[in-house]
Amino acid sequence: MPRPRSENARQSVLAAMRRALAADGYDAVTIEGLAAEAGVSKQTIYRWWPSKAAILGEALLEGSLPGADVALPFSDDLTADLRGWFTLAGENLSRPENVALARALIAVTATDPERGAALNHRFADPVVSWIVARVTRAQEEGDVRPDVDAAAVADQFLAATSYSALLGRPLTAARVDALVELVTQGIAARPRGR
Amino acid sequence: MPRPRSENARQSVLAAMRRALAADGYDAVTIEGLAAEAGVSKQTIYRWWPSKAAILGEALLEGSLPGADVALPFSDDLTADLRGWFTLAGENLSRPENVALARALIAVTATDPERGAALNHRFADPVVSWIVARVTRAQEEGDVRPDVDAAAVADQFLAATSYSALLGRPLTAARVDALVELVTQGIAARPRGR
Amino acid sequence: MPRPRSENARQSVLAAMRRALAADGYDAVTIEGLAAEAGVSKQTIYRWWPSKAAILGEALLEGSLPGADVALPFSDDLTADLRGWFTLAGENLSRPENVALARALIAVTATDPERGAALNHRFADPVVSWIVARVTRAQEEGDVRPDVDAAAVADQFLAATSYSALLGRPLTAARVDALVELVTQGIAARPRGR
Amino acid sequence: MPRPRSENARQSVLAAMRRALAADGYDAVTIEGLAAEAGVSKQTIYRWWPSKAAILGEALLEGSLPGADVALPFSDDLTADLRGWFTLAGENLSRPENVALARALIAVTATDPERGAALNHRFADPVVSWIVARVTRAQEEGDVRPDVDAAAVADQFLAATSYSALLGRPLTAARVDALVELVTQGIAARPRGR
DNA sequence: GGATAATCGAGACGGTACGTCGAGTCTTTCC
DNA sequence: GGAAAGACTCGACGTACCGTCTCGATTATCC
Repeated sequence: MPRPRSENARQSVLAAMRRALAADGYDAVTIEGLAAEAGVSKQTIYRWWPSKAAILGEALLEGSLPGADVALPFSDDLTADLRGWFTLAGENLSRPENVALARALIAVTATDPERGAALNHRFADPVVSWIVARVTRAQEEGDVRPDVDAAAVADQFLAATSYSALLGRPLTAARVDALVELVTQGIAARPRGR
Repeated sequence: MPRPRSENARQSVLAAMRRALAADGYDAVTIEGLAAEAGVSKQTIYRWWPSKAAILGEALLEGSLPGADVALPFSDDLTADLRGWFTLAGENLSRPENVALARALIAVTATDPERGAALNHRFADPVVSWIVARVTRAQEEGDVRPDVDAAAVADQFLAATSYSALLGRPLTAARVDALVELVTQGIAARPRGR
Repeated sequence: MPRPRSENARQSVLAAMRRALAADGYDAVTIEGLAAEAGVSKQTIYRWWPSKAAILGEALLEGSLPGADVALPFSDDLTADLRGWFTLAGENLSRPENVALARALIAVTATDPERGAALNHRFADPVVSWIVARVTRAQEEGDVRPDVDAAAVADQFLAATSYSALLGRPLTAARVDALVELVTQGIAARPRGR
Repeated sequence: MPRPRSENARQSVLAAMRRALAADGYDAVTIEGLAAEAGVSKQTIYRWWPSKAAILGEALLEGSLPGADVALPFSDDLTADLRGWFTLAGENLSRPENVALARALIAVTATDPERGAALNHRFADPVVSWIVARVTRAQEEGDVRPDVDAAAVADQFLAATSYSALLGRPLTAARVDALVELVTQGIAARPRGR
């Protein structure tokens, strides 16, 4: 019988967080500022979120983190598939607000590894799964050496993405190609029979 | 002719910063806490450093950042050389205080890319130079394909190091080997004549 | 509809001000000290008072400034009435905390005449009114020369009070009598017809 | 053979104090400001003066406090003599820098009665002596009642002067006349024989 | 269709840290 | 040894946010 939580307020806060992130960066975001910007009282924020990081997490989930929204199909070309995903990630990071989101995630993780790692997993895991699945299939098809650790491959792509976002270096086509080629060459099965 | 700057105070502040980083993380470091811990007045800190990040920078330079102190000689084995450096980086990151330093650097960069990038360069550049030089020699010797971008190779190692530090994942021998192998295979010249 | 101002905090601050004045003098009073002593946050003080002087003003009004609380009745004897008030003022100034209050008022006025004059008026005006009324009645009754400026008479008493408080000279009965006599003689109507 | 104290520096400091007083008031004067304005090092100030108040004292003595420089001759007319001095005091107080000096003296006294009283005496005593001497002569000549306390008379003039300076009320001719008349009437010998 | 109970905005509260200013002391070099 | 310069420690300044705590006003249900 009580009054239910206001979805309205919730969305306002998340939107305010996204705007503030893009404008000033995670560190400069204050709960007071968020409340004012969202037209919401501080109490309402504290009622529903335990910390600034939690709001960020929700804002991140509600939005789209660069590279996270993978629902890419598998083609028959491993190189093309990897390039496809990595290119997409690069495009996401070409939008400043997405860089801001990524940096916020990094900042939280650097500050509070516990919480940050959890958040990271939520975004990284689907990507890891997708890459691992794709690489594994390639292994089954004999295109990739069987001793290759698919997870390590996935990791490399995520590390490169994170590092680029952190340093603000755009993932240009050249850089995408370079890494994709390095990796695919590195894991390719040796030409049999020679 | 005025009284010269107190080297004593300077060292106290840097030491306090390092201790505080290891203890509570960059975010929790306060200028007031630093001053108290260092037995120095706030004014002295503000006189000589424009920001918390600047103190971190100096503390970092004065100390040793994991993986930064490369003065490794080249052997005849590219794989061994790369593994050598990467192993060293991993060992550095096995010490918690070094993880704290690395995370602080990441946090600063995520928060203030301008300043952070500058700091990053000071640590990354020597490593990049070393790796590029080594890979370039390998190219000259025909062990690495000439179209490989040596800088991209260096980048991958740094990205992996940074990402590991961020997530607190130790760079175990297995992980070191996996990446080194992936990269060396990826850049290796195709067996000629066939 | 927000939470209303805490009367509790307000009183604590004023009490702390009064205690601090008596203990160390106006100049030595600090907002921080007041806040600590009152068990109140600095912000609360800054929220409600624009300056230390404003707190003093309120503390003064809420308390009683020596000589300010005149509700003395008129008798038929002008001299007795003036002596009555002036004696009362002297008694008030015999209490150290009242001297401290008076000196604080003087210090504020010497430092910030604008604000100080306003405060002064709040305390002086009732006294001036009372004295002027009493002297005027005496003029109407023919006991005081009609050309006497009643306000100047009042002024003399206030000046004497203020100067005594400033120099810390107690207003003894002898000094009270001397001034009262000097004034009453000075304004007395000349014995008529003779 | 040590280097003697620089009279130059001393004068610069005193001049700076006088300028600062007139410009911003005693409270706003800082030792650092004084040093800068005087082109003198802080150490030089601290070497020669124990406190801001001491500098004020010296500046006051070196200059002229309103009403302090009495070397007035006695005429045969008590009223005229008193009016003469009081008028002079009023004229001194018509110059803003003198008001500033007087207020500074009051501020010091209100803040530090000990030191302030000492300073006050140095300025008030000659005046008191002069007035007492003049009134005493009038008593000897039978123009003033013998039971009148000459010191109390002097006190009244000083109190009025101080109070006027404090409140910033100019000592106009009218106010001067009113007080002089009140006092002279108050102390006048009753017309004898009648 | 009213009672009721958790919601909401507003913003006051005790705190901690900020970055600045001035106090008074100390140290160096120059004269 | 006096003096300018300015670094030093210390403590207060006034501000910004923190997270908690009333307030009165506002909705949904559920009786």
